[in-house]
Amino acid sequence: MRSAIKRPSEEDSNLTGFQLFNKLTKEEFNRLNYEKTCSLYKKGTIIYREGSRLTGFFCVTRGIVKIFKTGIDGKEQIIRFAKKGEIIAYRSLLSQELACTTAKVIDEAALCHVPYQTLLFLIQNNWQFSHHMLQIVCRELREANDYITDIAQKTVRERLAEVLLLLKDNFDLDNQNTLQISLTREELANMVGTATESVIRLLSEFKNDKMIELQGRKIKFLDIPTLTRVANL
Amino acid sequence: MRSAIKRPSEEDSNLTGFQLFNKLTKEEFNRLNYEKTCSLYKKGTIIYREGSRLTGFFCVTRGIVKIFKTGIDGKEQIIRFAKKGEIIAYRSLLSQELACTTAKVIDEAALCHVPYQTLLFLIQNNWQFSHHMLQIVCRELREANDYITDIAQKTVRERLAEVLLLLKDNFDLDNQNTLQISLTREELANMVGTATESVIRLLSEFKNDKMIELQGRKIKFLDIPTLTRVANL
DNA sequence: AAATTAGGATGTTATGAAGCATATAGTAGA
DNA sequence: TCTACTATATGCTTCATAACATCCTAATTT
Repeated sequence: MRSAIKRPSEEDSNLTGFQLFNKLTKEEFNRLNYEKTCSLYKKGTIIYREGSRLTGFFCVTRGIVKIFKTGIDGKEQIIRFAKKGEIIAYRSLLSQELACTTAKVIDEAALCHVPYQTLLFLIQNNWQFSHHMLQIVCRELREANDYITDIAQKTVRERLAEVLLLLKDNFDLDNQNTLQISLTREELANMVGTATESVIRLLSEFKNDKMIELQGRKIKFLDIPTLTRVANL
Repeated sequence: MRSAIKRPSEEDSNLTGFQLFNKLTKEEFNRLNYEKTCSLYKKGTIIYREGSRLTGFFCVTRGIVKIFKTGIDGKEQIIRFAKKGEIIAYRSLLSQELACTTAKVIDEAALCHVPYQTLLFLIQNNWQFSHHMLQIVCRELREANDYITDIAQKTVRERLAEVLLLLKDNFDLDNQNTLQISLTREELANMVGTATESVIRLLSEFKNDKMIELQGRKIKFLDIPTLTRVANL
């Protein structure tokens, strides 16, 4: 399951960039570093599966991980993507439930596994850590609530435009305004909550309307104001 | 805005039933009780509004509060209901954001307001409180994620059946299997994310298929297994 | 009792989006 | 390079559901 490849680099093991940990004492941070385990995962690897019991959470230090739920007849619903600086699997761990999502690597990734015991130690010893963690979950909850409203009230067209803008804000653009995350049409459909064909059709429309430009999976933004208007934001 | 009526009873001010507080020391609990403020609110009262700055969170000791977001052209999306023993407004407070939902009383309610300072004091002094709070948010986040998947993948028919079962599990039934929460068809529609007419039609269908019985807003469950099958659970 | 209002019910129509079929283009493997 | 496979594209058809238009019912007010 956990097909680690090569050895993680120094940078892959470095957790100093995580705001979550920036209020830890030197001792706490050392303990965290001692107890964590870092590995590399190639594209397609499943980090954990829906229904499994988790032994800790993961800090993403490189690459992109797709978090999704499996719905009716295996259709994926993408909940979010996690990139460098973000943590995954903490929700199920904290609520002491089985994993309710699956995490799959979509861009060669490096992850540090932090055991449950370490998490508990930090919660018990550093209120600022708990507080920070609370803020992270609360923000994610707001995003989830926002998305429920969108998906319940907006058209597929509006939601697709919104998802594109969301990707733009969360992932880098190159100097040509091209999205640096590569998703299949199906994955876009699984974010928006629609059929693959609908995404293909609407992307073509957006292209015809000069809002975006398409080259395979590369999406280049041409007219963000119009796209924003289409998204009904 | 905060139209309090009468004086809250002894029971309305009693927070001992809240699991969230059951690991507090005697001193902490006393401080909580000293700093909280309880009031009664009649049906229709807005407790807080989307976009407002919150000064604390609320513990519901009686009645039912509807939490919703306002979407396109004022259409409500109901996020959840809070009843006795549950807390509201904590999400925005913890993430230090403006309220992203509105809370409205739908069944005469009693609420205790706990100031932000008190919340912060508890987080700083009692890790078990923080831990408990983390679990509450994490559970709500799972429910939100589940709902995103449902709303994205299920039909309106399936979702309505599911919502009815959800209400059954979260609110009392009388000895006749009748739901003790009274919602308008529009409110049901705003939970399911559909049009009021669709809810009316589907409820009639469910009635014809002998799954439920309707008398005004009262919903009586006749055949839960079938309803569960319809919900695709 | 008349008047007002909000909620509920129902028929009709319009349409967004899914589903299916098929064609083409990339991409990876042997 | 051939092969196989997966992803993308596009037309056509079907269907669930939204939107609109009334009409009805019950509760509340005057």
